[in-house]
Amino acid sequence: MEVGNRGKPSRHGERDDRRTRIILACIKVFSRTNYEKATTAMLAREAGVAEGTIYKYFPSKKELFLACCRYIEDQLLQRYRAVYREYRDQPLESLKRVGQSYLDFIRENPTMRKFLAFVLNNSYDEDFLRELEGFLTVNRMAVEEVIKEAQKRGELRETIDPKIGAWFFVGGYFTLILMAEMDEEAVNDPHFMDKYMAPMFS
Amino acid sequence: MEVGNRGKPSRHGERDDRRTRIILACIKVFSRTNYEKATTAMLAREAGVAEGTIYKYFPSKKELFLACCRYIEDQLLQRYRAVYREYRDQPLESLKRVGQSYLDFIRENPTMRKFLAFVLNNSYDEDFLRELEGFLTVNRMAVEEVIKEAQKRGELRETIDPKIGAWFFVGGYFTLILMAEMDEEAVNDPHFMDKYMAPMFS
DNA sequence: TTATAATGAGTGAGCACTCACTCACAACCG
DNA sequence: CGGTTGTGAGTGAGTGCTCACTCATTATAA
Repeated sequence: MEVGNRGKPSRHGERDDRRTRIILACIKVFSRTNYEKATTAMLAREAGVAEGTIYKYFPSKKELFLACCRYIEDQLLQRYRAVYREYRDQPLESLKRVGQSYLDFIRENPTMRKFLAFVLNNSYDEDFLRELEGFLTVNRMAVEEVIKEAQKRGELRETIDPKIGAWFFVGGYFTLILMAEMDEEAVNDPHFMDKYMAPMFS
Repeated sequence: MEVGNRGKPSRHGERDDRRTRIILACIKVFSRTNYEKATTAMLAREAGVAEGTIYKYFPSKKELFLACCRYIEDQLLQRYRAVYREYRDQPLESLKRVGQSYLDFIRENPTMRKFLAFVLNNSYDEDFLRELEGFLTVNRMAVEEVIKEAQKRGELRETIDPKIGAWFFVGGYFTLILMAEMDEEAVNDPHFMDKYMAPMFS
């Protein structure tokens, strides 16, 4: 129940902190069950607030869920952007690193992984689907550009169609989640990412 | 509402027919919405029977859903087995054909595709997850054997790890669904499957 | 007529969301 | 400084509705 406001009242950002705390708690709940089965009562309990409070921060359960999606997407996009920036002049390497970075993320955050797997599925709600499409498109376009660049520099076979290669790469995110869920051993092999990328790059 | 029994009462198999008709109708419904949102009332209406009747054929909504899963899995496995048999002595070609066969299936049956996409997601129900795992494992093992065989015959690079290659291949089913949903044009290209397989095989 | 199948109104549990109320605290006042 | 008042985040019992499943009744087949 969290007796509030030990320390200085930081006044500003106070509200945002709490919002984020609610989001993090709800990601846990959504990854344990699923959107429909996660009741607002459960969400509130995990966040340590009353049901009413949730509605002070989010207009509806759906919007709360989308806020959770966006939180994770932001985390991922930040990582990706950092990688692309660092390896700007080694396109092929940057792809491998992005893949590795994604794998690290889902291995280190099983909760987020379960949540993601869930998002990938619940695409039969219009709003959830839009969210997913947006995220995948951003990723695909970036990868497509990198593939073209890699081919221009002769680092990658010309037989690979950039657009389809990008789909392949991004669709692979789902494969990685499946593997992490169903075949942990394989994923923990330190050379896993090399082997995984072999069809594409070797 | 379907005024029943025009034609002879085939007496035997009559019951199975009706069961299958219910399954087919329910696949439609489940693919339009999702498991939770598909109400028993909707399922009954689409099947042209009363709610009570459904419970004469299936003990619960969940079992009905699993029956839908199994129906589609059977359809796919039948196709695959036929392909593997036909191309037994051309392992690499058989993989391409299986991929093509899957693609054809989801292109010809958008309903089943949506249903499948949904199954891939709702893996947070223990029973649904088991069903999915079973199906993927059967597929993966088959593909892994074929990859090994193809490598033995020198049709496929040795740099590809058979187990991971199989994961890649089977996980790709999901990518194909995503593409069919989000980028129909690409999928309709007559040379699509060649391009799609290029990373792996070329 | 009897046995079997089909029906759909009814039931009770569970859910998202609301709203009248509380109370810690800040701001102002004499 | 103590006292008064205003504020709004927080609360949780209550509300109206939806849904999976049942079962008494009706239709059909043998």
